[in-house]
Parts: sequence; C-alpha cells; structure tokens
Amino acid sequence: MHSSVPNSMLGERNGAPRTAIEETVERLREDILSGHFPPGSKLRIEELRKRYGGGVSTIREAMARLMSESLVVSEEQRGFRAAPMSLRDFTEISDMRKFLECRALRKSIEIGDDDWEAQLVAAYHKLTKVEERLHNGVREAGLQRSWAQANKAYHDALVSACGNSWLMRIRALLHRQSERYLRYSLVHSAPTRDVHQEHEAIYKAAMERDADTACELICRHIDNTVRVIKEALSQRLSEHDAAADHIGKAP
Amino acid sequence: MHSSVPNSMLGERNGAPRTAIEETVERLREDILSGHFPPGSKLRIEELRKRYGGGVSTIREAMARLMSESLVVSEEQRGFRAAPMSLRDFTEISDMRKFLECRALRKSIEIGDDDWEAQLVAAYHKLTKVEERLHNGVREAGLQRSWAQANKAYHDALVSACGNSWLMRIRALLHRQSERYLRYSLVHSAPTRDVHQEHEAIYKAAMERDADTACELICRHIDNTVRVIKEALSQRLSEHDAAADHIGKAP
DNA sequence: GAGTCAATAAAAATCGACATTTTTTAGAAA
DNA sequence: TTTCTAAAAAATGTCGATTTTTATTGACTC
Repeated sequence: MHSSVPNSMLGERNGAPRTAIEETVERLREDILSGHFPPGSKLRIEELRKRYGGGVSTIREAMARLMSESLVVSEEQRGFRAAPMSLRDFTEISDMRKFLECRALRKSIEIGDDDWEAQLVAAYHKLTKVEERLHNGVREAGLQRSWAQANKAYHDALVSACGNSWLMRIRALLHRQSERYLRYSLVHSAPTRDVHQEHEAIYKAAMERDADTACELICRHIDNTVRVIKEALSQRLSEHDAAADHIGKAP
Repeated sequence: MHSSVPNSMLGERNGAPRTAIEETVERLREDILSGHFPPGSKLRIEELRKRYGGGVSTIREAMARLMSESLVVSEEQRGFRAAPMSLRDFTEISDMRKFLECRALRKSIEIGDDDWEAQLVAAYHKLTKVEERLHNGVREAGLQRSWAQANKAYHDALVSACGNSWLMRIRALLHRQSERYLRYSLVHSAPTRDVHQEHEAIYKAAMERDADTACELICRHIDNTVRVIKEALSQRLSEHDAAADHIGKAP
C-alpha cells in the first residue's frame, strides 16, 4: 500500500476495495465503461501502470479479472484490449436479456414470498422518489447516478426470488454489458420518455402475480430502451464511419 | 519456456498452449475438473508452483482466469479455492441448461441453412460411429474421451445456427460446469442407457424442422442425464455425510 | 515500387525477492 | 481447563528487473 497506515486500522470501509488489485479492477472497469478507453483500444501495461500505480502483476491480474466480465479481451503474446462493441453485439445482448429477465420474473412471481414483496415495495418506493425529482426537473448533483442505482435495485428486486443464482449471475453480467452501451450512446435514458409509467405497470402486474402481463411489459420496457440506445448509437456511429460494423478506434 | 527451442519455431501446434499461463490454466482446469483438487479445497500458491512450475504471478494469473469459469473462487487476502459443489448448484445449472438449450435449438431450427444441416449431418454421423462401437462393447483406448468429444460436437452443431454468440458462450460455460458434476459423480454416462436413441430422435426432429418436438426431446435428454448423475452423486455424498449440502472437504 | 530480410525498438510474459496480512502456536492469566 | 494475548510461522499480495516475443524500421533485392 502507498499509505503508511495499514488498511486493517482504517476499519472496514464499506464496499471499498481492500487490495490493490480490487482497486485497480474498479478503476479500470469504470474507465472502460465510461469510454475513457474506447472499445477495441489497446491497454498497454506501462500506460496503465502510470495511470493507476502499482506493479505489473497487479495490472495484469486486474485485467484477467475483467476478462471474466468480457470488458477486456486478450490475444496471446499480444496483450489486452478493451472489448470491442458493435450494434450486432448489442442486439444479441438485448435479446438474451429479454429472454432471461422474463424467465426470472416469471419464477419470482411464482415463488416469491412476503419478503420478496416487501423488498419490491421498498425498491419501488425509492425509485419512485428519484423519478419524481427527475420528472420535476430538479437539478441535483449525482441525481443521474442515484437513478441508475435505484433503477438497478428495482429490477434486481423484481427477480430476486427467482431461486437460481446462475440466472442471477448471468443476468447481472449482461446488465453490465448493456450499461456500457447505454453510457457509450451518451443517452441519459431516464428523462427521454416516461419510464416511470412503465415501472409502475410492471410493479402492479408483479404484485398482482400476473406473470404473463409482467413479462409482456418488461419485454416492451427493454425494447423501448434498446430502441433509444440504438438510435443514438447509429447516429454516433455515422459521425465516424457509417459502414463500420464495430465501434471505436483500434490504434 | 523450459525447452531451449522458442515456441515460434515449432510452428503453430494446433490448440497447444503457447504461454506458460495458458498451459497452467489448462492443467489446473483439468485437475479441478478431475477432482484432484476437491471442491472447496484450498489452492496454495507454493503447492501449485511445485506442481506446475513457474513463478508466483503465472500461477496467480491462471487462477484469475479460472475464476471467470467459476472453477476457482477467491476471498480477499485469503487466497483461492476450488469452487464448491452442491446438489442445489447442480440443479440450478441443469435448469439453466435446459432453458438455454431449448432457446438455442429453436432458433437454430428456425434460421439454420444448408451449411447448418451439413454440419449437423457430419457431427451426427461421427457420434453414431462412436456410439455403435460403445454399444458393441469395443474395448478401445480413449473411447470414452472420443465419445465425450463427439457428443459435445453433436450438441454444439445442433445449436450452432442460433445466431447469438452470447447464448453460445453462456451455454458453453454451463456445459463445462455440468461436466464437472458428471465427472465427479464417476458416472460414465454413455453406456448407462440407450443414449443413441435419444440423439437419433433429436437429430430427426431437427432435420424435419420440428422445433417443438426437438425441444421436448432435448429437455428430456438433459433430464435423463441429470437423474443419473444426481443418483450417483447423492450416493457418493451419503458415503461421507448424508446431511451435507455442499460437497468435498474444506481443510 | 513491391517484397524480403535483418537490426532495432517496443511490448508482453515471466520470475523471485520483499511487504503485508492471516493463521497457528505458545505462554500467561483467569 | 479455559480464555485471552503475543510472538512466530505460513500464506497471500505487491513489486520492478529480466527474459522472451512481437512490431517497426530501413537497407537491400528483384
């Protein structure tokens, strides 16, 4: 560590990374998600070392871990790159998400108990509060971030009773991928349409245990988001190279 | 490398690992899959270093990569372990597999072209040959391995036209997990029932583009395998501790 | 000018020493 | 005996020097 005070004396900083690797993973992930390292761009060890500090192996292991999230790809003896992006890839991700989200939601509605309902009520309430402020045009620092968080929590709560940890894990993986496209498209999706109405409808269907309606609604919900992102994305694409299938520059 | 001849001069040895990390990954993966390192057991760096050779970072990075396959898990500052196994986990994996396999098969049948059919015919033919020999009780070195390979190739061919690389990737991930349970259960599933008949039925339904039947059959196919494995697994479990939920020893 | 090859520069992969944290052991106090 | 504390041991995490591989440059041939 760089500090002279050992970590263990700082107490358990909630959620904060404890090892250099974890910290590097988080910073690098954010830098890829935010587009600081464009899709397909080379990730040189020395460059990252200067940026994040730490030794070679620390950087290397951080990248190995991000490979499991498919945010980093590697070619043998040829180093690492930020994972490429493409409209096709985004389509595939979204298809999978619709598919898995429906499955998980259906199961949750089927077997969810009072605990599940309680959690859902709470998450929906929080999301509503944030979306109200967004809708009223409140200018507040980090509101966008709060919304993203509340939105994720709400959708997680919806499916949290599905009873299959693999389903949850894979769902989370795809959500993160999707979020990358959202951020790359520069769309701040919340204000662009009345998302809250969609959330409300799904919430009601779930609480009424109407699985068919809930699935139908959530598919439409994802479709709507996808449409907005794709529009922004192909626009951003055409600024550079309309014919290009993949996104970003590969120096 | 240990050899004095650089790898590049050996030509592209097909599929052989080119870096020390890759080699370590493959050997460690095999050792976990085969049960040499039991589920939940500690993976000490020094021990692995003696077993596979190489430096600390090499071993470390290999483990980081196997974390992405969920064959290795880590706790911060507390090293690595072989991923735990449990009946519950196996159930979840199998549910997901049925679900995804159906989806992929349906799509393949829907949009698969002549190429797809040709590949499928070829894979089915190979599998048939191997299963004939198995059925006739031919004693041949590596026949079991050949069957596993042909079986995988056949199932891959079935869904190869599904048009979604994420679906294929996740399917492969779950297949590998499933294989771990198969091997741990010590079941050599091929001879235990007339698997070929099932393969034939699925093959015919797929070629006739009868998606509903094909999906129905493949679900039953997976169910049958799961039943056999679970039986053997709970038997093996009861040898140690009938009440245990998770499998293996955690020293 | 296109292509080949060798020398050089750049980058990636590998290694073991060192620092930090966790676990074990031993001894003292209750 | 049990419980707590402190020192010792073991294991993990971190680092930059060294080795190996790939990419680049430029002279040379056809």
